Amino acid sequence: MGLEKMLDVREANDTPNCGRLISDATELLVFRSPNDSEAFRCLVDKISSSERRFCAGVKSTKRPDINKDVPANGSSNENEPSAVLPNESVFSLNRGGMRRRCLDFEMPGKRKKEIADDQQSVCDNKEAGESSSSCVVPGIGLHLNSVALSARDSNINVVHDYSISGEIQKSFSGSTTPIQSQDTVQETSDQAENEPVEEVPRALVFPELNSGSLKKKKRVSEQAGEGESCKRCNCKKSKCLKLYCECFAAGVYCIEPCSCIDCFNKPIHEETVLATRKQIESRNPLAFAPKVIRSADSIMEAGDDASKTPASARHKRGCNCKKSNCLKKYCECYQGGVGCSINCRCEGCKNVYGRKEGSLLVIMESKQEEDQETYEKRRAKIQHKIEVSREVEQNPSSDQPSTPLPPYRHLVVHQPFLSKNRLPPTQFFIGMGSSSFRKQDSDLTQSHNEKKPIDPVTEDKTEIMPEILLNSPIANIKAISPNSKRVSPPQLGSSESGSNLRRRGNGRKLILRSIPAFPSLNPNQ
DNA sequence: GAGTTTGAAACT
DNA sequence: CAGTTTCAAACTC
Repeated sequence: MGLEKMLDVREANDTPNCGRLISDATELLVFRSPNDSEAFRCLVDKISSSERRFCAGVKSTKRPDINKDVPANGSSNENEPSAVLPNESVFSLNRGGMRRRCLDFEMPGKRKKEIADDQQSVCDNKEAGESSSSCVVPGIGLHLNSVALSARDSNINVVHDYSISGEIQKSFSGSTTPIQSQDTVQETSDQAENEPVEEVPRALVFPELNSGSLKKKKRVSEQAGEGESCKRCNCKKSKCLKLYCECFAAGVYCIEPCSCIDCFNKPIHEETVLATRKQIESRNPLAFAPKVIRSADSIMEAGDDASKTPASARHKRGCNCKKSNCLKKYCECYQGGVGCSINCRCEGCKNVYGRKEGSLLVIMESKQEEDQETYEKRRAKIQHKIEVSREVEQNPSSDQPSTPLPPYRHLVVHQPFLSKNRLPPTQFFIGMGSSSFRKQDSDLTQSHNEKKPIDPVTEDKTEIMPEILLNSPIANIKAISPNSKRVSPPQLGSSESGSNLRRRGNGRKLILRSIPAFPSLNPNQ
């Protein structure tokens, strides 16, 4: 079933709330998108335009304003979390349309139990030596474990729709993640056209989560790393609805082995969970993004200083350790197995994975060795880009890159960190983030010593910002400094964004501006 | 297993 | 935005 069809169905089913619904769907995609940001980006674009087409004149309803602390404190009866949702009916209604097709959190109690058992089983299996990706899928977005599981449920076809788009398929082309061939996608698409959505294979829902790929599955599990694939929290006061809760923060529901008290992070409290997530994400859109960004390109995130010492990973925000010397798992960098960076505000850093010394990141030799290869590849790649850029520069008549690419091809080109212990972050924000553009500006204008509000998550992914994302509602999320306690979301709101937008159409500058990140690569420069 | 330490998250 | 409080994991004994 194609997107248009999907929207038609949605309209038919939810006409009275059509505008809101689709708008909500868009937001869902924004805030709850799983790994494949490309597909979601494309869909959002389509939905945005479809929204105008289908729902002209339909009054858009403001999203429910979730009371802060409502889930945690709003109800005296903690067993009735639904009562604390101020606008539950709307919320529920909105989600209903989406949920049916995408994220089927709501399910019969029996099914919930099955899922819980499933999770348990998966975790147990993992503990017994079997690997699985189903238990915990770190990353931004909704409770991916639920998604994966829900995908087995009948009603998910929205995501399937994403994957039938040729455009989306193209967008995958830059990914190192094995994906379905176009033929496969098309075939499945046709199949979906003729068969009930119940038949939608899970593989289509999230290729990354495709259980059919044992290899992948295993790798994902390995990526998850020790103790990461099966979160088990012990929350007592947060009701597992705050980022304190590891399960919640990881985007998974709590399961039986958790020792939490008054846990709301369960499928039965889906709406509370979602509301809370939204609230948190409204404050910090990247709150649920992986904290550790593994990418050779993260080399760029810390600016010129860091570029001198390539690293394969960075903590998104950097740590703030005072006493642990970044030598204990209190330190998020250490815990993530990555070195501290210029973004860290730690004191007395002795991180064995690479410590921060002033503005210079010192990488362990072993780490360096590992990164060297990647670095060399990057170097070659960048040099090639430089050459291409020069050609473009010398040929003003051509505003387009010499090698035309699909609209989003550049957006998710580096996923080498997939091979590490994380699934890719939802890169939806990458598109909206435009931090690369900002950075490219700031690279030229900001002091090297100054910590720059760069979001490593988005850092290396975007070379060309899709226009649609700049114009899309999701591009309006406010920026928060990464150097503050809160994570840096995309910074479109910055004063530079305007100029970035203007420059955006000119690919030349963008490409050229990415060059300084590797100042020492080319002796001729 | 209880108590302490730690730093992120949340709050003011 | 900085300071403070809350929280739960990590750690120690």
